[in-house]
Amino acid sequence: MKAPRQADVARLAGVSQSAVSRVVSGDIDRIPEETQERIRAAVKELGYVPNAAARNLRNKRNRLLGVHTFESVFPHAREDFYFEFLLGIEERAEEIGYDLVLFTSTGTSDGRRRIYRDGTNRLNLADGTVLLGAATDREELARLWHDGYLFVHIGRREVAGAEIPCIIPDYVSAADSLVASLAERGHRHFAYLRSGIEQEAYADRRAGYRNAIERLGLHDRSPGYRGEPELTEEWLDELAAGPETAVVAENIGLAEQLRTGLAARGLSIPADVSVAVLEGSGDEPGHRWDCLVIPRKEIGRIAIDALVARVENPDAEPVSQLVACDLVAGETVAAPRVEE
Amino acid sequence: MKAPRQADVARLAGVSQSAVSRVVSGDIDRIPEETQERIRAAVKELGYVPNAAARNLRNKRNRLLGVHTFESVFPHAREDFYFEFLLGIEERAEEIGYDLVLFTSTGTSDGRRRIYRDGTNRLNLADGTVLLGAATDREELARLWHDGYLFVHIGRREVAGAEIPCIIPDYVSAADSLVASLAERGHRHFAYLRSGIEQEAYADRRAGYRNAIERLGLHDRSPGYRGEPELTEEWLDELAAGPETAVVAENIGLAEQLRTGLAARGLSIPADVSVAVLEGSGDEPGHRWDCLVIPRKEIGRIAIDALVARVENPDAEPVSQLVACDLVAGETVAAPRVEE
DNA sequence: TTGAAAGCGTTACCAG
DNA sequence: CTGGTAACGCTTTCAA
Repeated sequence: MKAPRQADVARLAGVSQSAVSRVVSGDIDRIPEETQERIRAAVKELGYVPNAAARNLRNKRNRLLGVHTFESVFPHAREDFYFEFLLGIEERAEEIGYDLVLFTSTGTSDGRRRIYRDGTNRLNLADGTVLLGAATDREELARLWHDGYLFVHIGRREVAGAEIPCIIPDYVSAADSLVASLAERGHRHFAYLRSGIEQEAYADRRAGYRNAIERLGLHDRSPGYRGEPELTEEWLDELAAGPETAVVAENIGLAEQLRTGLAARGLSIPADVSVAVLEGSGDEPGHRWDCLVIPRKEIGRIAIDALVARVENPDAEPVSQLVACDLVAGETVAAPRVEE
Repeated sequence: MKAPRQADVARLAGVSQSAVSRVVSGDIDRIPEETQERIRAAVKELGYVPNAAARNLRNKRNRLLGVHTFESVFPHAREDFYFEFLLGIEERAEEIGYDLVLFTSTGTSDGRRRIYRDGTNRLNLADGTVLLGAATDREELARLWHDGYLFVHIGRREVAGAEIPCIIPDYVSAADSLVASLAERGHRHFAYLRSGIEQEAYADRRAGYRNAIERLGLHDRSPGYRGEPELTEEWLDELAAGPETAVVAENIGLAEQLRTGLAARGLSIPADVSVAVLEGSGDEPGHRWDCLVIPRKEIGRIAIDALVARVENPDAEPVSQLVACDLVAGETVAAPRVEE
C-alpha cells in the first residue's frame, strides 16, 4: 500500500527508471510509441503519482507561490482590506496554473506574523511570494531581500539598501488628478487634512497633492499642507471664515470629523465646502464621498504576474510597477460657492 | 550569491555536516556547547536557511495542509459558503503551526477544479488535505481514497467501497429537534417541503425529519414527505384547507415560495401556519426564518484537527465526526391556530 | 534508443 | 560525542 516510485513502474514495464521519468514528465521525443504505452500502462496499474518533494529538490521549482500577510488573512478579508487582493491573486494563479501557499504557520502570540522564526524561513517552500500588508515588517523585508529571496510587495515600501519590487497604487497621480479636477470646477483655495500616519502610501498622496497645488498655482494655508496633522477647533474656525472652498482629506475618518466640525459652524458639504477623500470609501453608510478607488483585484493579478515573471526568469531585474487608481464621483464635491 | 547549504556551514565551522544538521534541527542533546556556538555563528555568517524541499524529501512531512475546493474559493467566500469554513481552517492552522496550500492550479476551463490531471495529483504536495465542496467529484474522491491519500472532507459524502472521513453537520439531529420543538409548541400536523437536490446533506435532513415525525406520532401527508419535491398550486390548496399547522422547508427558497403561495390564499406566517427552515438563513433580507445554523467556523477547525491527527499518527483509523447545529428562533414559528 | 549513475540538500543510522 | 555514509525519489547527462 506504499506509494509506488518510478523504480517500481520501471520494473513492471521492464524498462529503466529514466525512461519512466521521461515519459512521466513529457520528454518523450526519443522514446518509441510502444515503450511509452507500456510505461503508461504500468503507471496506471500501480497508480503511480510523482513525488512532489523529490521533484522540487531536483527542479528547484514548485509551481507554488506564497502569500504572506503580516496578520491573518481571513478575518480581515471580511473587512475588505486583503480580500480583493486575494481575489485577484487566486484568479490569476489559477489561470496560469500555480498553487498558492498561505503562510499561516508563522503566527506569534500577538497575532503578528513573522517570516523568520528561529532562523528558518518557511517562505522558501514557494518559488516566490507575494507579501502584502499594511503592517509589513521592514527588517524582515530587508533580510529577505538580502537573502536573495524572490518576492514582490503589494504597496510601496522603502528599505535602505534594498530595492524592493513593489506593486504600487499610484497615489501620486491620483491625488494630483483629484486636485486638478477640483481646480477645473473652479476651486482655488484648498485645505489638506493629514492623518498621523507616516507611511509611503501617505507620503505619495502628499507628494501628489503638493505637485498639483504648485503646478496649478493654487493656494493652501492649512496645517495639513505644512505637515501638521491637526484638525483643531481653532483651525476649523479659520477654515469657516477663510477663502477655502475645497478640502482634501487623507481618509474617511478625517472627512467625517470635518463634516461634523463644519456642521457645527453652519456649513454643509458640498454646498459651502467641497470635500474629496484620498481613500476608497467602498459602500460605507452615510454620504458617498468623492474619492479614489484602488483597483485591488487588478493589483493582485499584477503582483502574481510580476512574481511569476521573475520566477520564470530569475535574471530579470526586479522592478516596481505603478497601478493607476480611479477617481469616483460622490456627492461631496460641487462648484465653489460664489464669493461676492 | 547562491543559497548556502549545510556543507558550507560545516566547512566554515570546521565540523561535519551531520553536526550542522543536528544543531539546525534542534537535536543538540549530545553536542558540546562550544561546537554549537561555532555552528550557529557560521549559520548566521552565511545566512544559511534550511532547504524545505530537501527536508520534505527526507522527512515525508511538510507542515503543509492542503485546502481543495472544487470551485474557486474567494468569489464564493464572499457569498459566505466557503468563507466561514476557511476562517476556522486558517485560524486553527495558525494555532498549531501549519501552513496552508490552496490548490488553485487545477482549474479547468469550465471553472471546476480537478484533483487528478494528466495523472498527477498535486495534492500530495501537502501532508494532507481538507476537501470542501458542495460540488465534490465522487470519482476523484474514490480514487484519492484508494491511493491512500490523507484527507478529510467537509460535509458527508458516501462513496461505494471507500470509507471517507467526513466532518458532518448533524442535520439528522437538527431536523429532529426542529420537529420536536414544533411539536412541543402543539403542532401535530406537518408538511415537508423537499427540494430537488439529492445529496447526503439532504438525505440527512429527511431522515431526521422522518424520525421525529414517527417517533412523536405526528402526521404528514405532504408530497415532500412521500418523496416528491412538489410545491404545486393544487397542493397549496390542499394545505390551505387541510389540518397542517407547521411546515418544514429544506431551504429558504422553498420557504419563500410557500409564503407567496399562502399569501395568495389569505394565509400568513406564522399566524396561520408556522414555518421552519433546514438551512441557515444568515442575515438575509425579509423575515427572519426559524432555522438551523451550521457552525461553519468550528467545522473548519475540527477538520484541521482531524486531519492533523491523522497526519501525525497515520495508523489512526479515519473516522467521521458529527458536529451539532444550533437552532435559532426567528419570526416564523408560533403556536398552532386553535382548531375548535 | 536506452540505461547507469551522479547528484539535489537533508536526516539518521552506526561505526569510530 | 562525532563524523562518515546511505538513503529519500526524481531528473539529466553521458556512454553504451
